[in-house]
Amino acid sequence: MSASDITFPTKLGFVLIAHAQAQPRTAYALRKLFETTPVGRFSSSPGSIYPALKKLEAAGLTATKDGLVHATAKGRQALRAWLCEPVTLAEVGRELEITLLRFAFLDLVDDAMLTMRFLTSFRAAVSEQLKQLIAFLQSEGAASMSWHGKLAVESGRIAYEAQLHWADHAISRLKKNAQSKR
Amino acid sequence: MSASDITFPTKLGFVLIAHAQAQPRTAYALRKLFETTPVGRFSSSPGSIYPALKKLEAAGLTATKDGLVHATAKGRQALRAWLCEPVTLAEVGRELEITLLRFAFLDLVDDAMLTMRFLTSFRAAVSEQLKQLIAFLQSEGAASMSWHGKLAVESGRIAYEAQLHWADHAISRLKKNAQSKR
DNA sequence: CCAACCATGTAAGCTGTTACATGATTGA
DNA sequence: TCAATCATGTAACAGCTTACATGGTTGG
Repeated sequence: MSASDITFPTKLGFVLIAHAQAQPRTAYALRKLFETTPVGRFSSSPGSIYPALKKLEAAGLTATKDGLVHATAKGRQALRAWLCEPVTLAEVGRELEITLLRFAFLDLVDDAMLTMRFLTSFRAAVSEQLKQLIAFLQSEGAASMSWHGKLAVESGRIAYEAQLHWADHAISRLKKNAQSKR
Repeated sequence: MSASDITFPTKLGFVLIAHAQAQPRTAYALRKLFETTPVGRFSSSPGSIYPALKKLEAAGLTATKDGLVHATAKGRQALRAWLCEPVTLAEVGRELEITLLRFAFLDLVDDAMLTMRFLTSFRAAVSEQLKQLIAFLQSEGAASMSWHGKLAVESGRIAYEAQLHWADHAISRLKKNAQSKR
C-alpha cells in the first residue's frame, strides 16, 4: 500500500489521529487509552497499535516530537473529512459504535453546524433502518419465524428506537447550547 | 487449516449450518437469505458464502444431497455447542448482533432450560457492561470529556438499558410459555 | 534480586470483503 | 434477442488480532 492510498487511514488510524490531536501523547499512552476508555472497542494489544502508528507516521498524518505523537496538518485534515462524512444506512446498521466514535470526536472540529448536520443524518439513517425492520416484521418472512427469531428481531427494533431517542435528545441539547452561547 | 481445527467453524459457518439445519436449501438459496433477512449482517456476496460452504462440507459439518445443503450430525452437534456457550461480557460488548443470532437459532435446539440459561447469562453480561459504563461515567476519566464524548457514552448506556429490558421481557415471556405448555 | 510493569515491536493468521469472471436460464 | 437473474466460483487484500519476543526500569 502506498502512502497516497485514497482509502487510508483505517478506522483505527482515524481514532489514533483523533486522540493524538486532542492531546499529544506517547505511543504507549495512546495504547493505554484503548484499555481504559469504553468507547471504540479496538484491541489495545501492541500488535494493533504500534503498526498502525507506524503507518500513520509514514503517511505523514502524525509525527513524533520528544516522544509525543501529534497530528500533522494533513492528519487533522484527513480526520476532519472522515468526521464530516454523512451517516449512512449501512454504517448505523453494522458499525454503530464507529458512528458514535465519529460523533464523539466531532468536538475536535468544534463547529455546531457540522455537528447538527451529523446528528440529522444520523437520525435519518436510524429512522430508515427502523422502518425497514418494522416492515420486515410485518412481512411474510417474519410470519414463518420462530418465537426466538421474532424476539431477536424485536431486540434490534428497540435498539434502534433507543438510538432514535438519543438522537432527538442530542439535537435538542445542541440547540440549547447554541442559544446559551449567543 | 485442517478440518480438525478446534476453533472451526467461523461465525459465518455456524450461521450457515443453522440455516441449513432449519431447512435444507441450495447454496444459492442460503446466499439469498443474507440479502433478505435483517439479522446477522454478513455479506451476501458469492465470495463470502461459497468458500464458507466449501469449508463446511470439507469438514463434514454439512453435506449436499440433490443440490440441497443440510447439516450433518457432526454439524448439528457443533452448532448446538456454539449455541449453548454462555454469553460473555466481551460478546455483548462487541458482538451483540452475534449474540442475538445465537439466541434466534437456539430454537433449533428446542430446550426451554437452555434458552433460560442463555437469557440469564445474557442479562448478567449486559447488566455488568452497564454497571461498568456507569462507573466510567462517574469516574475522573469522564469528567474531562467533552460534551460530545459524554453524549456518545450516554448512547451506549441507553443501548445497554434497552437490551436489559429486552432480556427481562424475553425471560418473562419464556416463563409464560412454559406454563401454558403444561 | 525478582516480579511487575514500561515500551516497542514482528510474524502469522483469521475472517471476511470487494472485485472480477463465467456460463446457464429465462422472461419480455 | 437481449437484459436480468440464476448459480458458482477465484484472487487479492483489508483490517485487524493473537502470540511471541525483547530489553529497560522500578519498587518491594
